[in-house]
Amino acid sequence: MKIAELSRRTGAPVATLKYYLREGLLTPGVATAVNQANYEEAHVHRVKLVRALVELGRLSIADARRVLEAVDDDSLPMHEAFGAAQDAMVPSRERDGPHYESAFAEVESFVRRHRLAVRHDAAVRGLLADALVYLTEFGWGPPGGVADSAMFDALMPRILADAAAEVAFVPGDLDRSAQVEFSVVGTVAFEVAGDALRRMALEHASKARFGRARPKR
Amino acid sequence: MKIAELSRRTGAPVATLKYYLREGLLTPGVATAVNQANYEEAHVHRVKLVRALVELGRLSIADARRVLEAVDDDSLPMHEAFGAAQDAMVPSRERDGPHYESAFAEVESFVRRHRLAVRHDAAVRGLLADALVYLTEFGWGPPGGVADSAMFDALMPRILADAAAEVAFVPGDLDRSAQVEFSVVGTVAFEVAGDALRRMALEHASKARFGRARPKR
DNA sequence: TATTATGGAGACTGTCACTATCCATCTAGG
DNA sequence: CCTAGATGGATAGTGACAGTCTCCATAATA
Repeated sequence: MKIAELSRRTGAPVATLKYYLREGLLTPGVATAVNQANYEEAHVHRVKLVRALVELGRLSIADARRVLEAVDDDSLPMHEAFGAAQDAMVPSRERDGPHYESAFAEVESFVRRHRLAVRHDAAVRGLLADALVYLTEFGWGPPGGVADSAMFDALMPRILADAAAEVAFVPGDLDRSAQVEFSVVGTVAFEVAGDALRRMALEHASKARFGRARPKR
Repeated sequence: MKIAELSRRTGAPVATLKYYLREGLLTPGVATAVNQANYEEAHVHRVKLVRALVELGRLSIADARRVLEAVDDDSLPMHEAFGAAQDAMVPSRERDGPHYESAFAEVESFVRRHRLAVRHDAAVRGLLADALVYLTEFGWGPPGGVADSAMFDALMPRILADAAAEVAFVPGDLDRSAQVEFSVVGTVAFEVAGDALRRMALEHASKARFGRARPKR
């Protein structure tokens, strides 16, 4: 198919597709002439993946490219590729100062306590550290350390079970790159879904606790 | 305190504080002269809140302001303010087309099934719809509808319990605006924390399933 | 008194994710 | 065969965003 149809099929403007091509998010179509190229079904799929990462996952174009590189690099075994993709999905930010030092220590102790197979340099640790820094700052949880309390410990078995189910859902008969892609989409989409469910539950709970306040004055 | 100390205490550059002042995220200090104003502890706290929303919650300045308006508007009872703040925390995006139509229908059916007290126009519905659109697109879950399957139903009781616990944790002896603020920080921080824990669990599960692949070739 | 800092206003910057414009080909409809 | 319209490729431009920078008249401080 030509670029106009790729555009129609994906809903992305032609100019945007050209931008993705330039940025290396999309492999060029098979050139049939100096100004003609052929795009395949795989391109349609790839564009949708990019949209999922960028729109739903709110990744920057640069981070999305890192994810795609992990998807495409056949020299990486599945699990490594998954890790690389996960790292790319954590927004980079400065994390230093004493607050972060102790937050990272808390993260480490949490990981050990639960015997989690999480790389020592996994970017996701920074994400948890972010949350701990602010939770401590605002008085959520005991001053002794949020993650060292039972607060998160109680959640972990369920979270582990859910994650195992999610990983188990990845079809075993796909090739490696399709599996990575599947996992990546699952990660962002279930994250958004989980956040949404949680926020709905919060509204529900808020109504139960606070909804009966005097209507105005 | 003067602005330099406010800057020191919060870690935000003076220029940034002035920007927040201009944007109405920060109330002006009490002016003691044409070029002198006094900032209080409350300002320190407010700046930290802004940083939590913007850095941790990844809200735009405009959305953060909407949250703060809900925090500050004393005419709004607690629960309404919470709802307004929640709405402000959902990134706005176009959501139309047939995909979204059916996704919103799924959301509605989910809300009814669980008898959730979620406003009909709550922005969070759009967030769940986003996730459903992409999950359907990528083949996660049954074609009959992701949210109509048992997939999310099974999660909901636990999510509701966690949310109730979180809401219960908000101190009852704070004034309304402090309660709203507390809830808002809890929402973003626990969300990030939960996402981080989930991603760690995914890495753990990925290693369990895929980690034993042949090392290279 | 001589620095240094401040509040306030406006202009400016860098990044980002696109969009728009050109142009030398191609391709398809008549 | 001829021509209006599409295409790829490259370059330039756009608008939103979140700050930063510069001024300057005035205050505080050493």
